[in-house]
Amino acid sequence: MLNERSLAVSQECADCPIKHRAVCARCDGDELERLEEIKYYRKFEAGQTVIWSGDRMDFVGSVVSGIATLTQTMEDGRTQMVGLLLPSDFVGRPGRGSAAYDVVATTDLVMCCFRKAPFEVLMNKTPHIAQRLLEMTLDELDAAREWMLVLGRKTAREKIASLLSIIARRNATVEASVPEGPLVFDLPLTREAMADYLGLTLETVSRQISALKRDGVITLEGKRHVTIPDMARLMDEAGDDADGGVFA
Amino acid sequence: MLNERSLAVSQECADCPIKHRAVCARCDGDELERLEEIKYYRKFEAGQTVIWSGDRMDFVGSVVSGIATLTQTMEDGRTQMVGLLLPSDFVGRPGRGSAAYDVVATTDLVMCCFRKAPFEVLMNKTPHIAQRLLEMTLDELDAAREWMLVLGRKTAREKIASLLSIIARRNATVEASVPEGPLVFDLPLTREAMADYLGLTLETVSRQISALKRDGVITLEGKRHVTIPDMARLMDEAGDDADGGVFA
DNA sequence: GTCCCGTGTTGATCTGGGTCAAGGTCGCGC
DNA sequence: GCGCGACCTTGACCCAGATCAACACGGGAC
Repeated sequence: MLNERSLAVSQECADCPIKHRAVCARCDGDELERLEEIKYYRKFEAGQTVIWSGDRMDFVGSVVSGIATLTQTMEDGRTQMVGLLLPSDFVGRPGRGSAAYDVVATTDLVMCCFRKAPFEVLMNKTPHIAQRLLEMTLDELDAAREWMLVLGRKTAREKIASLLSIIARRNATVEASVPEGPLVFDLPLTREAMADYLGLTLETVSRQISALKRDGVITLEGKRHVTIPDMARLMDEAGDDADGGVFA
Repeated sequence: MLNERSLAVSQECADCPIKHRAVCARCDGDELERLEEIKYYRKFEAGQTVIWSGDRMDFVGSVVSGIATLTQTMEDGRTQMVGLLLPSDFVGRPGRGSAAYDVVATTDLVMCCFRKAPFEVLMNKTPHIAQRLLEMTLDELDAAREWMLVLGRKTAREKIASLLSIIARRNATVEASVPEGPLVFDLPLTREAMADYLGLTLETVSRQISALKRDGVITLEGKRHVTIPDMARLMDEAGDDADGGVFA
């Protein structure tokens, strides 16, 4: 998740990202057909839990539209988000029996799923599927480690800027199609969810967003609609160098 | 790294963990021989840098003996350790050209390496290598996400307890071979390195270790030799439930 | 309409861990 | 032996962010 590398969903198979991302590029028609046979869609409403940590997980799949979060919770209720699933991101643990995190839809969500057992059979017979999954998993590992730096060493303001910068890169439409122009997007998360991602409290998130607004780093319409007039400025606030670490 | 799953190095191929971990179990003699051909060893002294972030990385491999760290550094010098490489852990990014992190030996270190290009050729021809690497990468992803919870939501004391608990699980010898008995090991990291792993300062690390000692959770001989009289107590201090999250 | 309730903002105060500073211990080179 | 540098500990003080609390906004049910 959260990588340029896993961004593109090509027009011709936008309805089924996994087909494109894991397979298309290197699969022949026969393999695609077999994938097609075990494919199905699942829909969730905003707030619905896709799967609980520890539950048997008998599918893998990827997000077609909407947003989901991966979270871990301690017994006393402290929670940490460990991943954000945006369209085209993959969920699933080939070779594992059960989910390791809670997966929750934060908006209405459509996923393209494959039943796990036949998917694994197919994977074992089709080397480029395993290779593609390895690439995707390495991307996620990079993103997770990048996030460890955010959690361990950045200030609250830098954390917020880092999160906005990641969401902007994945979600934004460029205003008036001007490259380098202002980026505009809607925040897909509540202040509380942002706090859980960043290891902060929701009050601190709110205060820091207000501060970034006051300082002209971002503009807000309502509580969710964000404009970033100067992406380089935002990335500077995030403490990234201008090419943005793993996202370069 | 840091997973039970990647623990075992069998006696018969202790000289070459990758052979065992990535391949042995499912490879035939022919495949093993081809791996053997592209295998070589590298030695590093304590403090030496194995590779700098961004450098071309033309090998993959695994740690035979000694300890190395993966770290990320911001331009202003703040650093975050994102991984700890213990014997049998794998390093390398099949499909990637350059290192994403600084890799530094913190003790004398021996690695068993494979040249990347021929390794990838072999991987493409040998499905179970790619599958094994996928499993290992998923383990690392789990460990990285577990660590996000530590960094984002745990207190300094819990962080220290979490780190001790992980090192104990990987490194400890059981005192007098009594199962459930006290665990004994040497800390392979300076206080500063621990701080970098935990997102703390070295002073806080020192204070919290003193506090755990004062409270009888650990015993220290000198500055590095640790005894854990009651592992369950330590894990309780770490905020893990008794079976220890992803390490269960 | 109005009564909720989920969401977000802002203020006042507290505190865990950072920062700065002073020593202590040990091992190594000479 | 002595001096030096790497590593560690402890104390005093400070501040970023947590906590507690009050209130504002807006949309849906009725």
